[in-house]
Amino acid sequence: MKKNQLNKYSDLFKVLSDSNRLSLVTHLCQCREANVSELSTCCSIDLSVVSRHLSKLKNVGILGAKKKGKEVYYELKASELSHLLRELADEIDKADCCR
Amino acid sequence: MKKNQLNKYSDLFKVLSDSNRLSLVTHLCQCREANVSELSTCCSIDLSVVSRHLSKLKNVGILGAKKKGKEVYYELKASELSHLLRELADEIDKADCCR
DNA sequence: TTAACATTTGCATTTTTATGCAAATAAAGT
DNA sequence: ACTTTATTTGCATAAAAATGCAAATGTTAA
Repeated sequence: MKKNQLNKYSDLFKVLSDSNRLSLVTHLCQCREANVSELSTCCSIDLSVVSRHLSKLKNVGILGAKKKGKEVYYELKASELSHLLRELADEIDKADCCR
Repeated sequence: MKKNQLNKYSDLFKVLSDSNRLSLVTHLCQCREANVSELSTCCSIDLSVVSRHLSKLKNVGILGAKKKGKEVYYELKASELSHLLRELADEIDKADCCR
């Protein structure tokens, strides 16, 4: 696997390894979209912490954000995430069978 | 998703989020199996550090270990890992399409 | 049993990351 | 312009994780 790819997955896993972030992702997986305050309430995480977590999740490309007035609505890019996971699974299997 | 499942993935991602561990996994993905010293050399990581990393990777079930004399040979359980990744990808897509 | 080698573990240190308050910024209504 | 509300950012602190040396353990052979 290329170094680029490796870093991509390292970043993805790093961002998914925190339980609060995973909790946010799980909620967004169920409720289509939510703003920062809503997520702070329903996940019981400090607002500023939520904001930072969402920002990180967005940076690796698995969350989208759109501003509606004062609020920012985040949504899970489900297909992006599942694609990344399958892509890696494929790479692993490919390497495994070719030995 | 159930809390158990969530923790399972949280642990998996935590273990895969370290670049040294990812490097070890990558090497094991190519060379079928290797012992601790070999991996320490080829990944340029201190022996004791490698040992601990391998142990963590083994604990989440993606590495197998067998003792051959003085050495311990580790191997990647490729199908376990790829299965976990696909399983999650499926869950995400399922939740996404049912909305 | 001693020696040689491989691996693991104890421990102190360093590095990284998460956290939460307070202040700053952004947007909308009055 | 001023106020209110939503979000982000600065900053100090706390918590978690990685690191590497040295010592301990385990394994084989002489």
